[in-house]
Amino acid sequence: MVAPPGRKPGRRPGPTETRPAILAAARELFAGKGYDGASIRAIARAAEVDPALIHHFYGNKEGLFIAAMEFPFDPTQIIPQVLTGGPREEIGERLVRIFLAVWGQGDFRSRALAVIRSAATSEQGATLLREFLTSALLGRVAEALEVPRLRILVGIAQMVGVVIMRYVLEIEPIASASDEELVELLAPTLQRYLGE
Amino acid sequence: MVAPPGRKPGRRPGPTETRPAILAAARELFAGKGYDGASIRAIARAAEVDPALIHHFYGNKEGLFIAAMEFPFDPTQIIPQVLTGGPREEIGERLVRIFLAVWGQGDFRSRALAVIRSAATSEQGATLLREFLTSALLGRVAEALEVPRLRILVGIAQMVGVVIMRYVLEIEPIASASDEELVELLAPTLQRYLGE
DNA sequence: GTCTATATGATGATAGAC
DNA sequence: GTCTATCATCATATAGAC
Repeated sequence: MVAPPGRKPGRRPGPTETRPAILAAARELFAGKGYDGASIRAIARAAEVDPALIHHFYGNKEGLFIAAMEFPFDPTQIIPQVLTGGPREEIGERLVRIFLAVWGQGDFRSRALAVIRSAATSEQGATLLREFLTSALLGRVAEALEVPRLRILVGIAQMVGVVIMRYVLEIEPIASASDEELVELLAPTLQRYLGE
Repeated sequence: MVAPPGRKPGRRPGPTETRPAILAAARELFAGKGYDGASIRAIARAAEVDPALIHHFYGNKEGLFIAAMEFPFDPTQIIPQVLTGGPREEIGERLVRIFLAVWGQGDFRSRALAVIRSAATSEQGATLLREFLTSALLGRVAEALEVPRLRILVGIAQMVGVVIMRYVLEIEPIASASDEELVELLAPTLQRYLGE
């Protein structure tokens, strides 16, 4: 910062780009360190913005988190696609393929990672993830597929485990395995859990 | 604290029980909130001990964490038990059974949960878990069983996922499923990954 | 061994000037 | 919209009295 009299207060010219900048920085830091680990000040620093602005826009830290976590697409649309997008004998493969494709999108991945990291250390984070998995996922799948909930959960556990090994711990060779390799290994497992 | 003159400094009578009390409280809080989330003060409060004592005994927070995490048994003994404790066609079942039995022990579970929770939000926590999984587990198994590392990792992912659903998120019905139910579902999966 | 007192710094949040 | 200043709270860690 070498601007002689310091940056002046007051609205800056041009279209407002500071909100998206804040959200992007928030997603990155929440994804990397979880809810507690990412401080408002650090987020403000990353977005090159004053910390007070974040309070001004989003009220408090939780408001910021919620705004930053908003899903980039509707999860109620992608689930039927898996369940009824083809023959039942291929549901395992279809599920693994779509799952990996969704996680391949950076905007989804950063949000989901933030939720997972937060779930590990804060009770409200755990509740958020638990309710998503049970209501949005387990509930819907159990309703559409006549399969015991325990089988579905074990299948979800397999995919959650893969995500953690791949994106949280970044263990090789699973971190840089191709989607195709993973489909080959995982599809039969999911098929066994969810096929009739 | 109503003791009229306040509790006096100086060594208390009787055998020293404050170290184990500190370690027990540390394990409980680390397991519940991870490394960052569990403060030395909170641990001291839970152990009914002065925070300065913890520094006196263990130097700093990391020293306390290491002391509290020390494994209650030798992991290099249990792995051969799984690998060579019976016929290869039953390795999946053997693995799931022993895995669930170990996690059933509270002293193991609290330590392992603390490591998992810490891995989600701190880089050194992630390194700790990563090195355990790769060196102590993946390495040994890959050496003894002629199976591609990716297959082993996908199997580890399945079990890690189950633990997270069961003990971190506590989702029903997997949280209160019997070991036997889980063996029935998981053993064939692990057998497929690790069987020859 | 046990405790008090304190150094030092980060955090979330608010009030108010420009 | 943007910023400074500040409050209250919490953290880890240390020095030293008893």
